[in-house]
Amino acid sequence: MNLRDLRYLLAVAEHGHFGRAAEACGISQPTLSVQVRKLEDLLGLPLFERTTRGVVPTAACERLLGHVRAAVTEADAILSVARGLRDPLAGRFRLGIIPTLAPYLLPLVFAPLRAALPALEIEPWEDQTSALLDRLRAHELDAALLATETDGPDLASRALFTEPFLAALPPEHPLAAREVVAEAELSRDILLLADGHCLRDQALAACGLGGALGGTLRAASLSTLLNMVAAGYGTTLVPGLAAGAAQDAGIVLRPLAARAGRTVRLAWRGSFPRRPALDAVAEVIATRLRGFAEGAAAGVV
Amino acid sequence: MNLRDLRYLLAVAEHGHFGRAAEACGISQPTLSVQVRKLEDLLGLPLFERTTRGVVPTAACERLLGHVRAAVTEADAILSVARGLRDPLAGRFRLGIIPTLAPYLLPLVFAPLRAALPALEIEPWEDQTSALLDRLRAHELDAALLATETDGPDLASRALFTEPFLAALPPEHPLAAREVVAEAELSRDILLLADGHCLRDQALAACGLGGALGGTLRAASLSTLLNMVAAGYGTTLVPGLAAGAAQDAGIVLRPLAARAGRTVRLAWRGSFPRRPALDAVAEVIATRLRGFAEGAAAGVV
DNA sequence: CGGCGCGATAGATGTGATCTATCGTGGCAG
DNA sequence: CTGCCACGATAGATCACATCTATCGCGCCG
Repeated sequence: MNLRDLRYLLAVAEHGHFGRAAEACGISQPTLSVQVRKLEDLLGLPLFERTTRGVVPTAACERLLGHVRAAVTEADAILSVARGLRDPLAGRFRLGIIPTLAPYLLPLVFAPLRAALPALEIEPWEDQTSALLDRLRAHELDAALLATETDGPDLASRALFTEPFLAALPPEHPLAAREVVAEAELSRDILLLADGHCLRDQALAACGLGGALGGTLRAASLSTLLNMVAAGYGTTLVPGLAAGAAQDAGIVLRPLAARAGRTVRLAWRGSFPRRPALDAVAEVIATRLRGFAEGAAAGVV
Repeated sequence: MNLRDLRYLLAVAEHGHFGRAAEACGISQPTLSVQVRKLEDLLGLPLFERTTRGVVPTAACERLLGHVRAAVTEADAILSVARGLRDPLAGRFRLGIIPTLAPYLLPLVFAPLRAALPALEIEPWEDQTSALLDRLRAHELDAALLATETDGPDLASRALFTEPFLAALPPEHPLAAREVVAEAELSRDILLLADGHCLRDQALAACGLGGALGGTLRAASLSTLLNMVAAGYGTTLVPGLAAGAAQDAGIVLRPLAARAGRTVRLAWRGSFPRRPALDAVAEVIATRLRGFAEGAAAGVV
């Protein structure tokens, strides 16, 4: 059974006249006659009583018309709803963000994203890199903001901006007197995040530390870590976007000699079909953060 | 858009795998790929995200699936309901009957019709011949029981049985003493039905009367007419099936010399599609009334 | 690094929807 | 009452398209 034939049936029932119904359907009268006849054969019952003056729906046809209208209406609804869903820059967009980025990046880009992509309903999801990648591969996220390269050929990514790391020091710390701090100098009393945070590994690498050094503290969040530093328990590396929060906590920030930093990327499944949404989101964020690296590396905030 | 393609869509969404979905649909995998692709082109949005491990419905697809299922369900409902309506010996059957036949024939044939055609819901409609023919032509009746030939090539009919007319006499009437009454002898004091009743014209014809003779009485119903005869106001012709009612009213019945009578026919539109129902109804009535004419003509009841 | 599984693509094929032309018939008007 | 008109059915040609088999491209996994 074909939706087209059902539309023909409705037209004939409505007009009571094969010729006019055919015209309404944009087909010839013989075609309509044949198709209606086939539908009658398929259903196993006569749908119309033919006379020379026109046609009248049979009682059986009347009983079927409700379902026929319902089917055609649903089909039209599919087209209609699809038209509304067609815009790739509209609809839900589930965006993963790592915890060391979310609290500092989201406030910056939320307004520009809303302005540039008003129909895109961005749903942020905060988690560590590996969890975000799992969710991305499980189609539970549409994209993710990461500070690492992506592995595997199923994922693609695009660099959005680079943020420099800064030395975070208690005000009374000896290094706080310097204009610039060398990365390796921090390694003596550096405090780190818990396992799983990419920032932990990046900080270790920047300072030339390989193993499980850096004390026993495993801060669950960057916010906690900053409070520990402010309280004088040690030093750390903070990403540039968190500079404001660090200063608010009473921490002294200094640029790093080797200008260590990290590049924030938008990652997605290569097969994700709403490519325009990816490009648009990436573009908005990159534009908002353009020139951020220089400013942050130079003088803090 | 095609219902077939919608079923394909549902299969792919359900299996998450083109190969297995194709198998479930009884088609090859390439065919399924092509058709789903066409549907995506038609709707203007991607429905599945393809990977090497299988496919996952997009968010837009999920939003559409409800309507798709509804459309397919309605289409199945059409087939299902049609299957139930397929039996031509089931459903409403609107049967017109002339007033001089209905009260006497219906009680005889109702039980046999119910027994032979239990699924046929017969709706009797009592009116005069011309009104029945109008309703028949207007598709407001499916068939009609008449005592006349049908005119026009759009109508067809079949004779069911013949009922003889009987002379209806008050007990004290001179003719009541006879064994047999000649039709013409009734013309002196014959009472007739109102215009429009075919029995009126047939009685006039049987008695050899052409014009508007037979007194000024125009009885609205045969029942009234019989009561008038019983009260001694005159004579009349009654159709055989009404013999019992006439005798109950205290009327004397006598066979007619020329054996005048009328043939009861089932009439229908030639284009009426439920031919088997017509044949079945006609057959039941004809069988029930088989041999009736002889008995009635011979000795009354 | 080679085989395997999955979806996409290409080209051939057959069904079926559609068209134009024509027929048969009942209704209607001169 | 008879010829014309309107309407649906039918026939045959044509073209679109659904479907098939064969094959490709590509991740994945041992």
